[in-house]
Amino acid sequence: MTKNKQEDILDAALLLFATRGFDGTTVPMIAERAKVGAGTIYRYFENKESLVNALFQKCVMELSETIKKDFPISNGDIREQFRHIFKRMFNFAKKDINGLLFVDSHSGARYLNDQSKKLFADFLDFLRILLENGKKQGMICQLPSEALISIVYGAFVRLYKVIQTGVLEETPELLKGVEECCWNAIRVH
Amino acid sequence: MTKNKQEDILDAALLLFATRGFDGTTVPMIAERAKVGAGTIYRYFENKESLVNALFQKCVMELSETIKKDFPISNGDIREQFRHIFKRMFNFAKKDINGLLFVDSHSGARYLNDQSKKLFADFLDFLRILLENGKKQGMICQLPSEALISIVYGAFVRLYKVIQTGVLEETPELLKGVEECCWNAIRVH
Amino acid sequence: MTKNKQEDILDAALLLFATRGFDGTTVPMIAERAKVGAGTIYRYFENKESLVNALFQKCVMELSETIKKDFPISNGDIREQFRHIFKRMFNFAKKDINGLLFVDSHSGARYLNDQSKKLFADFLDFLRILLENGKKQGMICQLPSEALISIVYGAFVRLYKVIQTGVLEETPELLKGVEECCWNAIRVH
Amino acid sequence: MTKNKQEDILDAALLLFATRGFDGTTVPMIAERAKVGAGTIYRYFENKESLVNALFQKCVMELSETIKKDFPISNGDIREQFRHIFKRMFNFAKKDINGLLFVDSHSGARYLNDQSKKLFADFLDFLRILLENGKKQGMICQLPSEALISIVYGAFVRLYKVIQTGVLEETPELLKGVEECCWNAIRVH
DNA sequence: CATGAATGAGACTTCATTCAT
DNA sequence: AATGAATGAAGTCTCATTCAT
Repeated sequence: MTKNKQEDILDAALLLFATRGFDGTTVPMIAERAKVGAGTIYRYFENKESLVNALFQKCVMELSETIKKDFPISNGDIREQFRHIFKRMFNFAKKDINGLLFVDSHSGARYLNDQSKKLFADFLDFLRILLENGKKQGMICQLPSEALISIVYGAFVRLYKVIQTGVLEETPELLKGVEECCWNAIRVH
Repeated sequence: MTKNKQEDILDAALLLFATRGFDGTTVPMIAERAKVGAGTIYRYFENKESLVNALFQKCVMELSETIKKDFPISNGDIREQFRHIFKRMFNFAKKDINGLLFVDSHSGARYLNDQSKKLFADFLDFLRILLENGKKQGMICQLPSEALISIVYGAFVRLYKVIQTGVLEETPELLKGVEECCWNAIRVH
Repeated sequence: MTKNKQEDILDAALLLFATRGFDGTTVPMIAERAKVGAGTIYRYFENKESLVNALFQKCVMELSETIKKDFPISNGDIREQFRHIFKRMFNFAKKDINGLLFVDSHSGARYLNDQSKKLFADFLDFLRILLENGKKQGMICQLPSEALISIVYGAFVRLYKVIQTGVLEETPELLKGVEECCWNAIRVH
Repeated sequence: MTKNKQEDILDAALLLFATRGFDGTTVPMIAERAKVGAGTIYRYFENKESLVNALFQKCVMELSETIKKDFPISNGDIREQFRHIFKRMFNFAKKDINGLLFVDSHSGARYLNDQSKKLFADFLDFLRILLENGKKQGMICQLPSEALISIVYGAFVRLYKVIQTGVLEETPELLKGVEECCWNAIRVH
């Protein structure tokens, strides 16, 4: 027996939404993978949209917490902060690659509710503030923070999409190299 | 009157697939936007999958041609080649933002046929060969080319996703800055 | 605390069946209103059809008993008998309006079993015999008893449907007037 | 081939709603009886509720027109008017017994929209005004018109319910007798 | 006994696809 | 060649019923 059905449903939905997308995933598919009856899903979630929103919020919160835990905010060394974020992102991706890809591919979706959108916006805000700080310190290049986030976040997610396909192997060297590349992308030269 | 119905259908499908995804787009939606009868779509495409594949191939070819046209291959100056690619990508994105986003969001989809996959792989190969060259010249950092492509391509597409939402404005300064960032990401320091 | 669960279930079902009909009422609805678990209903009734039949029979028997109690059968004065029936019907309607409406709206339903049908037919038979008697006495007009019953019963039930909606107020004068109308409808002139 | 599909659907729905009720009738049932695909119903009606409302309005309008056509309004002879109404009601019942029973059994239903309710209320209003007139003339007994309508309409509909079951045969004598009974019910004595 | 979580059959509805016009 | 009415398979969701607790 597994922990509980709600978790099973969320796990199954995560894998399917990440790989097939929301519209490409049917409720019976989720039920089958979660090993529950189709009707059971509706005991835990009002409808399919509720489910995707609950899942999205869960993933964003986990991602956010993963990064914020023990965040080196005090000293304000931007390089160290960047390294921290990347390390945690790697951890998150290793532990929950589907969570990462799901959040990425669904972050602008039309069926997300306001709460979901807000939660994701807050997450981006956290990153933005860091970058603003770094720009003030003269460490980060003077482009709009949204652009800088796009560059780093986009690069990171795409890398894991490729890793996921098996074309690329995730090794410590690779990750270290990528971290450096991304840092080089946004730092002042 | 517009050019011809096949074009109208492809245009309508492109916009819808780019914004709602393949599974979130219905054939009647496409027909309505293309201002043709639903049945007409089946005179030009065998089915919905045929349509998405035709469209994908069209977009990838246009993207590929956009980049390859007048490509500075002779001298082999990697920096100039990189600048060329970026410039053309910017042009492509400006002219056909939906084409860019569609290709990106559908490039690993389960309903793409072998030809579609091959065409996209060829496009990536072209980029890979350039990077391999650059690495040999000692200009590009020694990471797997797949990783480097992910970084640059991922950064680029994500930037345009954000521009598309209106959060960020596309200005010459921004584009120039981003180009530099991406170059800094992958060059040897 | 209420009397007992079976009663609670029957009460809840009566209200719901009377207002929403059998097919428009779900078992969970009944359970919620009866303040019991949905499963509990199945300890007292084999299934939803059993429940509606039990309830129908209960209501018909109560209606029948209400009328038959102290029925002035001996003297055979048809006018007095008619007055008796109407008075008791008024009482029944006042005490259990839902019982009246439920029986009326479900009396020909496809899910009633033979026992339910028989019980209701017996009730109508009782009325028919009275009318036959009255016709022999030359007091009641010479139409088929089924027609006469339809007229009086139909008029009566419809009146209470309207009262139920609040359009009409139930006053002694109204009831007396209606009784007279119904008597005038079927008596010989 | 039959006239057209929308008519076929309405006809099938009428029979089924009249005999099984709205909640006891499934859309596939209607489709089968109308000899159309289930999806076809949704080309003509937005959903099941739209269908029942369209049908209700159609039936009420037909009933209303049947009565109002050539209505002897000028002379104001209430007895003649009453006879006219009954005659037309008989005609309507003969031509479209299901229409009559459907309207009756669904006239207070929770899924009727405002337009449906209004149309039915207007129909009752027409009858009410006639009775008010008759009361002023001293021909009709002094009870609330709503009560008088209930008596006559209730009697009438119930009669046809019984005729429908086959227990009673519809003969000119019966109808004439019933008309007289109903008139006696509400006239001044 | 009583419960309510769990289920799957079946409800309503959508949509890719066909075909007569 | 073009259409859009028609279809039925399949999607989302509900609910009568069961059963472990």
